Amino acid sequence: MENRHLSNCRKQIMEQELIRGRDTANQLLEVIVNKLNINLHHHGDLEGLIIPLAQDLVNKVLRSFTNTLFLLNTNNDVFSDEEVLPITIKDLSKCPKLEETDHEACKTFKVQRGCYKRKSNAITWEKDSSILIEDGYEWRKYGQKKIMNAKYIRSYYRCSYKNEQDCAAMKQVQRIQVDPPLYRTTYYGHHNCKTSNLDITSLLEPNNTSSMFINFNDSFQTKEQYPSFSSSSFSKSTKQEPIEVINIPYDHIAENQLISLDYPLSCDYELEFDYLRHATMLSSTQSVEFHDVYEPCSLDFDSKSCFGL
DNA sequence: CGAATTTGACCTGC
DNA sequence: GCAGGTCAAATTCG
Repeated sequence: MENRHLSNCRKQIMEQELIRGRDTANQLLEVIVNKLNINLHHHGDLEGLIIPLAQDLVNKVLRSFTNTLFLLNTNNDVFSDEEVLPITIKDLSKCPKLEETDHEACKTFKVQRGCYKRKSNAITWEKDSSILIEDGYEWRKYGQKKIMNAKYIRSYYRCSYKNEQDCAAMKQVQRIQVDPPLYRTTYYGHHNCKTSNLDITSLLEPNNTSSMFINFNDSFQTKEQYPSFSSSSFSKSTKQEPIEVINIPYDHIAENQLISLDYPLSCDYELEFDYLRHATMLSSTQSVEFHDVYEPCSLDFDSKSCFGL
């Protein structure tokens, strides 16, 4: 009875998170589209207003995804006291606001002076991908280890803001396969830091040639594959992190949620992509993919005709 | 030269 | 006792 109530509540929270993520993504799209419209017709500089707003919206989208993924990967409805959770949702019946409740639980990971304490096995979530996941946070590598019966070493990362903001988020990355490359990223804890390295300036900057794309697929590219690639926008990311992308795994996106046909897509877009292989724009029923575009290029297209409207 | 990464030693939990 | 996780000095990078 109680468990059923908690399940319903979890479902409700996940639904709210997804809706919030969708709405925020739509707001972001509107900001970007309006920015493009403005650039097409005016030359005024509104970036001082638009960029902080867009950055905030991107952070909210990422947070929604993270919260939902956490709930998806936590099967238990009732949490033991020993279990270290990134979010205090023992009392799910109260349906707490996820983003406001994670700080204390994360402190469980805190290393005490003189004798460090190992974290418990409370995996927040785990993800296999063809390259390392760029998740919008800054990570600092603090160790690596050869693991028994594993072919490749495991790398240990903690949030770059561990000391500054007492953020206890950590992740482990282990290569599990070479061909095709496959990495397993395991996240522990939850970010309570306020800072994200996600800099969407390059996305909003019409003449910016830095490479950044929003990837809705699971096929990522590594920096090594494009050695001439460079970007200053993400210079604070860990050196071992791959190409600077917003990787939003396709399987984590519900249909109909990113771009609805109600959006003002009638304008002509001028998009610039560097080393873009896959740029997928989702409509409610269709997608457009650009494959194997290796050179920096400018794509001039009418979105309606692209979508067959 | 400061910041980030590497690496070997040390510590903890099983 | 061992495997895995963390620390911190050394090294590398930008």
